[in-house]
Amino acid sequence: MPEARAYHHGNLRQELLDAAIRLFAERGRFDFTMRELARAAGVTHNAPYRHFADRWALLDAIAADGFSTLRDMTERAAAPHLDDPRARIEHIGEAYVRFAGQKPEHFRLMFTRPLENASPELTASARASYKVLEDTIASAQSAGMLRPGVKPAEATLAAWSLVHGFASLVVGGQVKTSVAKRKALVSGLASVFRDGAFR
Amino acid sequence: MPEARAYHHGNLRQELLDAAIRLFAERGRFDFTMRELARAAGVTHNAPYRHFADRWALLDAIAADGFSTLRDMTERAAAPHLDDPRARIEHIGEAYVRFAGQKPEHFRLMFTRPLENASPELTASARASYKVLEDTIASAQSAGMLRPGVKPAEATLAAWSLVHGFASLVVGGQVKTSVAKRKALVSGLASVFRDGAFR
DNA sequence: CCTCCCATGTGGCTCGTGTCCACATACGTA
DNA sequence: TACGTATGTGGACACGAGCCACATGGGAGG
Repeated sequence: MPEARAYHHGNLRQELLDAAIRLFAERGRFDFTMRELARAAGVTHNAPYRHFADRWALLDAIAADGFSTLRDMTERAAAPHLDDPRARIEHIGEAYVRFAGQKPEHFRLMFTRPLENASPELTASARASYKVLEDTIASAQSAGMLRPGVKPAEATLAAWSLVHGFASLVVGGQVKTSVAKRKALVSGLASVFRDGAFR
Repeated sequence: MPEARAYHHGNLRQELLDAAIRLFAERGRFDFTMRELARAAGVTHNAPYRHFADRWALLDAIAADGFSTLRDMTERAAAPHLDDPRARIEHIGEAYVRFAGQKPEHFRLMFTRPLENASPELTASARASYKVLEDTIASAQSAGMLRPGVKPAEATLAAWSLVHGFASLVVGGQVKTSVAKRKALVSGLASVFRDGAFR
């Protein structure tokens, strides 16, 4: 906490990102202005542009942070269960949903814009957390654990869709859940994924 | 197709909505201004405000249209299969994904903002297409088709998450698919949902 | 058919924002 | 210690949002 900053801020970039997320969380909308962020950080209206070309570049940076965090969380969740694909899947899903719950603003920014407009490294980072899932399914496949007729790519897509859909619905407010119950819900989803809903 | 309109436009509201969607589709971003829409419709900068309080109200109206269309499409898809829950589920999912593919701008607007900020009738409309799915699972349940231990609410949530997640990923560009292949993919997802991915 | 009302569209104003400019400051480096 | 560059400042200008009073004409009731 710097006392009365002199000329150079020192951490303006991060502070702008934080302010943007805070304002977004307060309003539920991305309708802040760059000048507003500048005032929040106590700098002149032009200072933010030294760090971000425009509003959209700032939003991209938030999304990039999000992808990086998501990847960390899913990898960390999967790591302790190297030899158990069933458990891996459940823990990855749980981490994915936990991320969405903890950083809903990041999550929304990450997936609300089409990826085509995004920078390459953002795209790459986005694919990374998908890969954790892909590898898990692949190892289940080679262990002969998949149901005959189910292709790995199909199963991966299903798992990703399932967990991403649930996370989206939670973040979007379509599904209302206490944080405490989410783990159990994800567990139920994982069970449907593995064994099906029909007899 | 009116020749050189005189004073009253006649269909300004709809034309503004269309223009907004068109601009969104062109740019991949909601960064148009109200004045821009006014110019596109050939009216003065203030005319749009007779129909929408602000930019966000206009976006809400697009979302509302989307929910109404989605509901129509899913209900229409489910109708011919009253007595076959397995088929119903697959057709509902296919309709959901088809909607997302045909009206990606609507889809994004519908689900990118938290529902809390939305009007009550928007929320109601949002729940309607969920209900089609819920009823289907319920009928499967009473026909004894669900796997023992799977609760209907759980299965409904799984189905919804699955299809919504897939649709989101397609719209977001995370999953790249030709329209032609989508039906087969949804069919694969439905099969995982019913019978599971693991043996 | 006439009249009046009110939904819809116009034109003008102020204020805030984005974007450009030249300039100021201080941090790292040699 | 001195220089170059990254970072922040301050001002100018054009444009959009949001408000105002006013204009127009479609439609309902007589």
